[in-house]
Amino acid sequence: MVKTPETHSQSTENKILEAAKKVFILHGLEGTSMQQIASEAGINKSLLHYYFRTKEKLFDAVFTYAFHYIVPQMEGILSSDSGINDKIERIVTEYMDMLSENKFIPAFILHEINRNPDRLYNIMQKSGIKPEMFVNQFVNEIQQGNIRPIDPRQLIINILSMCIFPVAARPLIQRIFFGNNENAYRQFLEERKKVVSEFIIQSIKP
Amino acid sequence: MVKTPETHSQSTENKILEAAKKVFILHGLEGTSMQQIASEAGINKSLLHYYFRTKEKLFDAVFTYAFHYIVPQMEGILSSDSGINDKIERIVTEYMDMLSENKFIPAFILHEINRNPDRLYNIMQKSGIKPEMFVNQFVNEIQQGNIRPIDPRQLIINILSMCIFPVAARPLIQRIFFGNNENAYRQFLEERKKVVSEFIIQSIKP
DNA sequence: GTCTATATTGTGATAGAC
DNA sequence: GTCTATCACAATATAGAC
Repeated sequence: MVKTPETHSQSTENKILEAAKKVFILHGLEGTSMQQIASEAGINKSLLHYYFRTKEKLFDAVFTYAFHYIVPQMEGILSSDSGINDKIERIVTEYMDMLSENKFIPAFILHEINRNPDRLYNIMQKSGIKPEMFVNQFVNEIQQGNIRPIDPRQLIINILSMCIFPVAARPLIQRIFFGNNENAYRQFLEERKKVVSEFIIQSIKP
Repeated sequence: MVKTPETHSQSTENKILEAAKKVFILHGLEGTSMQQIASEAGINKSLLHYYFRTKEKLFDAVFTYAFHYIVPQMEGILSSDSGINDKIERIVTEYMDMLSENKFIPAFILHEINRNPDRLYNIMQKSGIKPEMFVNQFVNEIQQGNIRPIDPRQLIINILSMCIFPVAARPLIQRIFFGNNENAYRQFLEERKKVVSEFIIQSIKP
């Protein structure tokens, strides 16, 4: 994105990216101004255009970054040689931990993919996501009789749903069920890791 | 919102609201301009301010409307005297049908509650949502031994997650699993009503 | 590379004629 | 009630000095 010599400009480009992540993910593309990002980065507005020609291009960089958070890296775990129950538990635990640490990313991504699906098209071209990666692993488990027959896509979405939704809808759930108590909800999500694992495991028993 | 005589102005206020729903739910508060809404309604920009003083107030009306779509009306079903399995199936089916017909509302709400939780606070004050309504019904079922012991809040969120998420994340899932085929995804959601019901039922067996 | 200054367009909102 | 005209300001983006 920047020319080759770069005295200490790598640092500046990085400051911009970090600031842009922070602000874009909180307020979305349309809810964010270049001035906000510049202020957050402690630099001038014009510099943003110097490094990333347009607001749209800067946003693309942030979106790409955030996107990889909601497409989980299940493959390593699934292709290991543990039992299916252990695999489920590891996936759910690691995924929910990651989401909890980036709690604004789910709603951010969900909003932007509905607002502009074309951006999704472009980004998925580049990142070589192969749905078979996920699906085949579950097909194997079914063929070996480890889990009962089920559309693997439905199962995958069940898992993702129960991990992602409570983070994306946090402000609502936290208020309805926990009187807006931040810590109570954090603990609820902590317990939920076990709940979701058992829930999934129970539901796929042959 | 409008004075009492109103020649045929009721119709105008309604045209505005319908247009505002359409545009706000698609593009969000910040992604929508008053001009867009006026054009959609086929009227002048100033009229919007005449009926709803500010953009914020017009948005509040739309948000309130949309909000009632994602807080489901479980109570009638839960307090009926059917078996728990029938109740689950009815809730899931009716809720997913409603969401499918309003497929942009879930992501819209999820975005706006994260962007401005205070709005949620105000609206929930007015709409008398009592979490106990939902929770108590499940507590009853547990006490009668119809379902195994579980935190009712976790169970409720499991149900909501699996119904709402596949609608909110539709553009992403549709592209990954269905080559962006709209009809294929519609059918997938149709089958999913049965899948989710069975999934829940299986997981709560005592 | 980084800044200031500026161009240009679009925004929410109001005033006032009819 | 509905319109036109207009205000005050904020937005993205560029030009040009250093």
